[in-house]
Amino acid sequence: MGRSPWCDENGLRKGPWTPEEDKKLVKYIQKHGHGSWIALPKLAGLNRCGKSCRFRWTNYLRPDIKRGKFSLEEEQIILNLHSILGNKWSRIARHLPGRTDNEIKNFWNTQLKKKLIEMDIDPMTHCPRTDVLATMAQLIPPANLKELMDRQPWEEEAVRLQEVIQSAKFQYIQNLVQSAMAMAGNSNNIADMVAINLLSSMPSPRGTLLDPSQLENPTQSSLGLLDAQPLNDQIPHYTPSQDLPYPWDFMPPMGNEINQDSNFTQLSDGDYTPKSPLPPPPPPTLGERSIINPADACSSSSCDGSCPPFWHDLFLAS
DNA sequence: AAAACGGACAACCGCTTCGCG
DNA sequence: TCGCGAAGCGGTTGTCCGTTT
Repeated sequence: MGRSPWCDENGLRKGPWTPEEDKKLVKYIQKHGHGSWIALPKLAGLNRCGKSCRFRWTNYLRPDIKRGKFSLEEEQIILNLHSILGNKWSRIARHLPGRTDNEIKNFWNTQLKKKLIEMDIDPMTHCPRTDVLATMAQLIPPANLKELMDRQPWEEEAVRLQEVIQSAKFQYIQNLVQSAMAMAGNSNNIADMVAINLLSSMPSPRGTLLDPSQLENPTQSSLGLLDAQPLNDQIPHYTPSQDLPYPWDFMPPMGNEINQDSNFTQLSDGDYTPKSPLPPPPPPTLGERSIINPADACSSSSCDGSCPPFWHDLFLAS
């Protein structure tokens, strides 16, 4: 690996920009606009590739760039949007005037992520981290693991293992829901929000997709939360031998495209900006986050981004 | 004082998406 | 509908600089 030399094979400059290059670029764009980035360097008299020019302009030279430390409010926005959108830096940046996707990405990677990890919060799911490996060890008897290891072919066993993991995750979510209910005590709202988000990220207990019209305006009843039976009784108890109706990473189509409820403001580009840190964001769409392998399953725990970032205020207060 | 280390950030690479002929 | 070029985007890396030993 390693960084490329400061000139590529065509003799184009790479690496840090000089003040002279900056001046040339700014002068040209102020006069002509950027037009085609590919053509720009030649027209502006720069020995750079168009990509490099675009990058320099959008992330550094643009006049509306806000530099300096991120405010608490900006942190809050990033946290909320990241819990909804995941690593969609450019989309997050659209909601932070003067900030670039690169800047936000760096801020996240160098500061926010670390903060979350220090607080035992999974930066990918925004959920409190738990020792999933330990959970797995309890759920998968050692004998079964050995059997899995001994068998061939590996492809088949990989599929089998995924089923085991799916089951483990399901049981783990059940525990989470129950914990949330217990923690919330009489405060059913919080428990319901947790439950709604967890349930909406799961396959329907009846093995059918939730009606999209219900998802657009999810209510407790539409999600089956007002039925007579207790919540935890509605969650099917899958075992590894049972057929799972859908792969675990399947999400009902209720990601960012749907107007979740009145607490989210639909923006022109289809994004949603929470009006307040609560309630929780909708789960990510399938394309934005999916669990493909056991390693992912571990790193993302069982929340799949559907947990409410109710800890955000706490986090920012710390 | 100097070397080692680590954090922050600028910049690049390569994949994906979009728009147009 | 398809192919191609341009632009967008996210992940990764290199360098600078402050801090620690």
